Amino acid sequence: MSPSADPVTLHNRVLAELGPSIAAGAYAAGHVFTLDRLERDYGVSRTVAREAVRVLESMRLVVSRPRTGVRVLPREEWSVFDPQLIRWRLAGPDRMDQLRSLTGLRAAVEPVAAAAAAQRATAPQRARLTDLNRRMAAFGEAGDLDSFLRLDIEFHRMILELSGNEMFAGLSDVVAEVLRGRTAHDLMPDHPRPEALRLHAHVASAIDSGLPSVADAAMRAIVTEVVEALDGLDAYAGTGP
Amino acid sequence: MSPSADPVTLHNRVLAELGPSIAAGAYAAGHVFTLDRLERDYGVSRTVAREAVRVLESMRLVVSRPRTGVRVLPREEWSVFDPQLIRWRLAGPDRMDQLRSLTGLRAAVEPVAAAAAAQRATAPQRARLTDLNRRMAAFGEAGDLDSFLRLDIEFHRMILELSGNEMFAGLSDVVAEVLRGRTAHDLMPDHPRPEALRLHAHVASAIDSGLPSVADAAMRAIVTEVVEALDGLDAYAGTGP
DNA sequence: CCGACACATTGGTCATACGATTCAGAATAT
DNA sequence: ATATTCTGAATCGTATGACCAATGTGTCGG
Repeated sequence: MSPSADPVTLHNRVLAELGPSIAAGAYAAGHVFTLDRLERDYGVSRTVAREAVRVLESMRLVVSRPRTGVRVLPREEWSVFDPQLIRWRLAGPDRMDQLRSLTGLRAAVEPVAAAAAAQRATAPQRARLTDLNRRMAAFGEAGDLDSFLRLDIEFHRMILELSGNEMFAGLSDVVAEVLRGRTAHDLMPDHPRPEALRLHAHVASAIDSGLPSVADAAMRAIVTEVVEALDGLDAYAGTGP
Repeated sequence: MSPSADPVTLHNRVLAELGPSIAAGAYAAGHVFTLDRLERDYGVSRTVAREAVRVLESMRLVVSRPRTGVRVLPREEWSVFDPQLIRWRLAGPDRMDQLRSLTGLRAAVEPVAAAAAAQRATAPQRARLTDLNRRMAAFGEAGDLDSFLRLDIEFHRMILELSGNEMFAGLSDVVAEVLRGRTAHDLMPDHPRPEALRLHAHVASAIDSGLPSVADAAMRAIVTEVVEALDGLDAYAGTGP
């Protein structure tokens, strides 16, 4: 389905095991690996171990220094916008914190993006968005969560891209991970809430009509609802005192 | 000065040449390198060439496939939030587009972060921010642009961190790059504009007083001013028709 | 004209060796 | 006893050469 899936190479395999462990906090900041250790643990050659480490280093999960080894960096150093790292963390124990942070980001960006889209979208783009919304609603009402998710992702992606801001567009993978993460980890009801469907329709309609402030408000309502849903879960499975 | 500067290794050297070229668009999407070619061009071994490619691949600038080679990906695929990629692009010909996108992102995020900071900051944090602002203003009035820049970066970083949202905090390096980029590429006046200094003081004061909506508005004014400054430069060196 | 098969090209992986760096601890001088 | 210098081990950094696996290309036969 994905246009360019990562090839299943050995270093990707190592990365797929080592990355999530570190992201999950299995090794405290300051913990040190040696390459030799990684070679033996994963049964790979120095070449492969080094390439995996090199990628982890580029996301600032670790630093590699002679005589010291490969040291795990504190969380604050991590490149938290790396989609791969986000995926790893959403699969791990910080899932809820991660979702909360990401939702805060969405709340800041998506309304602005929707407003920009309402100003810039061309006629065929508006039509496509409207149609997308219509099909999305149909799947939502039918309770086909998988198809709904697929179109929901596409809906948000399209708006972020229509904003004309490359950085906003660059968040579409992040938003997709969040939406996917919510469904994959059973944080979604059986049917999307009707209120949410209506709000999505409002966004599509506002963009179609070229009303930036309405698009902003409707999108803001969507993400606000998500924030509240997360807080609700918190009260339910509270980690607090 | 930097707590953990990247070591000057051979693969970092290759990366520092190859990365900016690709980021600058010197190779069209679809252009193909071979590892052999890279080895000869940079006079390095396969090991080193591969590691550089692996990092470029992790930022989705290229994909590497057997029998094909290392193919440059279209811009839309790039991990535009990677601080290293941002630095490369700010040094290249897309500088203005890049600054515009990044400023749009700042405009969406920083006001929200300032509001959150006004709600959450502890007393000593508020004091430190106020002091930071005072010293910043002094350097600004004295026309010491380097010191001003350093504190300006720290000011914005502190607010993003005080927001309590990890993703916002993760943007502090990006914002730092933007601020540094503006100064390094002569997009700043000799003295910071007094209006800008006043607005920064308002932000600090609003956070100190625990007034989220005031902090939001003042920060919004700061970034709005930056947006307008950029548009002004556009009119000046217009690329349009 | 079309399809099947052999071949050449290219990245992926491995094993090994040596160099460069740096931290630790011993040896030495004060 | 303390400070300083030096020696050495540990570890990453880099290079080399070889082989494997996958895949596009071109040829040959129908």
